[in-house]
Amino acid sequence: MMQESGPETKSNGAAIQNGSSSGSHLLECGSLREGRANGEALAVDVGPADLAHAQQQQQQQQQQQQQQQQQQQVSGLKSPKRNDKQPALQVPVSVAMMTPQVITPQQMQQILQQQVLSPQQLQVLLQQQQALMLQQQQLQEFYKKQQEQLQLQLLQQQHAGKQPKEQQQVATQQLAFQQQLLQMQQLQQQHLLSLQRQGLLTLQPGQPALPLQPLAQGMIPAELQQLWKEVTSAHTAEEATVGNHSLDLSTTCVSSSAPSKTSLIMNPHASTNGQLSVHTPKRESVPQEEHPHSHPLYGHGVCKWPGCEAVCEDFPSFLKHLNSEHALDDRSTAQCRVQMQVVQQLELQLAKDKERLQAMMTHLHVKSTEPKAAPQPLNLVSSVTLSKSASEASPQSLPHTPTTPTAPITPATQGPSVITTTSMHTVGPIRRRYSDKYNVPISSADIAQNQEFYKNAEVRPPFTYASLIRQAILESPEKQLTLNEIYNWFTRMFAYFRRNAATWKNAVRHNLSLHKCFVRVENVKGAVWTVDEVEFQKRRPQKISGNPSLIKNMQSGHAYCTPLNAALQASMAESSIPLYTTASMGTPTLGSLASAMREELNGAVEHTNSTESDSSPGRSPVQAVHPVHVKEEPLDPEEAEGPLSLVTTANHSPDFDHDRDYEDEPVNEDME
DNA sequence: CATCCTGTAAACAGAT
DNA sequence: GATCTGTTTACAGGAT
Repeated sequence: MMQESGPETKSNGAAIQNGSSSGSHLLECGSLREGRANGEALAVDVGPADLAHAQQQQQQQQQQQQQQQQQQQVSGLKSPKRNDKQPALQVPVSVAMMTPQVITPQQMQQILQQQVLSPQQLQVLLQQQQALMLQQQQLQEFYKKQQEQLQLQLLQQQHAGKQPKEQQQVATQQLAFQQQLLQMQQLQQQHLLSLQRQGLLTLQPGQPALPLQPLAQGMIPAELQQLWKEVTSAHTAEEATVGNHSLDLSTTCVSSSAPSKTSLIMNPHASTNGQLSVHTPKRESVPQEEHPHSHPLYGHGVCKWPGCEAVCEDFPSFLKHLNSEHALDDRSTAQCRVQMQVVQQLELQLAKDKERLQAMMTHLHVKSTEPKAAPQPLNLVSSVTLSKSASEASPQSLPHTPTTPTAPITPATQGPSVITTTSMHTVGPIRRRYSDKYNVPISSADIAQNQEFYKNAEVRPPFTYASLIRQAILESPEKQLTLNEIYNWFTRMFAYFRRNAATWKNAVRHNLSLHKCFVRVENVKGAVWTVDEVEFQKRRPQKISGNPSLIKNMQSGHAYCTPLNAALQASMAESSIPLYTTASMGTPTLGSLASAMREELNGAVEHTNSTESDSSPGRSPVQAVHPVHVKEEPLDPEEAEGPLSLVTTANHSPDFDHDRDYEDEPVNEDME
């Protein structure tokens, strides 16, 4: 006895202790935290969210400006936790990620929004700046060449002792170019000065030449020109075709009736420049709805043009507003460019974050998951609606997600898994207390959602034993399992439980005995364990203590929302990355994020709400339907599921028929 | 600070 | 006797 547990206790003691003492359930958090330790790491989770949030970000630009100083701090942030409770930092954080690379977008917007420059001024400025930059560049190149030539010639002369005339010529040439260069620089300075004098630029003491310098740094002249061309050509084209519509690169005002939004939108860019085509789809993904009045720039009765937020009661008025206020002028054009930059930056960031995620996954030994995860989202998933949101949301929002299909994070972004969860929900959420310090909600949905991840990653699942046991039992066709079957479920579903068998098995047994909700039923061939839902629900009353308002909100919200995968939540919590609860983001990920909170709170809410209803042990579809909702904007319609009904049946797909499998499957205890 | 929840360890008993 | 199953106790840590 002692021997058996001895070694295990040690290793597992270490492992678990880490987990339990610091957050008991999420071992991976440790690594995540570390990974995040360096300020930049914040980006990891934010990437996708940000991308999706591109538009929102725009709306929040003003806030950003106010917080720009904060941003700088954030970018160097060491302990993300701090921000945990600063919702205001949402955007800043994300912005901060890009700040170091190119400040231009923000600053440009700042400039724009501060109205420091009038459209005309801005245009002039930009053009001048571009011209200057171009010339300067050319000059510099030329200068370089000349220098090289000169050196070559000097060498030749030294060896061949040739005519000094040539040398002189070259020298004079060089001089001339140097002078030109100087002139150019002076010109630039003059330009700056003149701008200052004109009041076009307000150079603050702290930030010398801020407006222009970053501009130059952030945008390569060529890029600038291209962008400019793009913008101009884009709307000239639009003008030609749709005379009354204002410039809008990423959207088409006509979209209301236009069936092929994508083609409409993408064409101009595709033809002009690759850059644009890249970001277009993203923007596009936002307005997924086919509603006649859906417009990427219009939502919630507000014009979403960056920095606008004008209220438009209806779509027509919005169109009016769009045409009048955001007509094809310099300002709009500039804003467009800015938006492009923003999107580009976000995309860049996303790419980086994806890489990072990949690395993290690899580090956590998840690599094996990738191949299989995506292909087979588990049967539980197989049920219903997935396809719709899956097909719509995921492809668009994250076209290139080769990375982490299985990772907890990815599932959220991937259509199928997300949906899966949803369907799982039906089974009856297991939600347990929000576990430990990470506030990780526990639900069967979560478990299901991250199935693939936990199956392959040796990460301790953030669920309590009770939740897991319950899940295992509920997933079984008969809603009952033998102890051994439960064991098998554990080892099967969680790589983590392929180790330290003695420990967790003991825990399982302990839990089975301890909790009233687990009822032992004598059977012909022995005994099986069942779940008494009533009892199970009973034990969550005291759960939620905090933020009553939140709970309230949740109650008024939608049900069946995809729960966020626990790991992600954990990491989010860890990194203090605020949950982007706004459904407007439109990405499944975010939706799940929001629902994470929901789930969490569900415990309490649900108890009050639906305890009575699900009194029938065994299953309670009702539970799945608790109207819980986090402070969240309109949920994606897709997120709301139809009747979760078939829940149970859906789960029994061959793939997931654990009970059967267990029997022939030896417990993986030997692995130790 | 008390209490509850959870996880872990371990002792023990009965059944196989 | 070894192992499995199940119960119970104790303790620690975290959350409420």
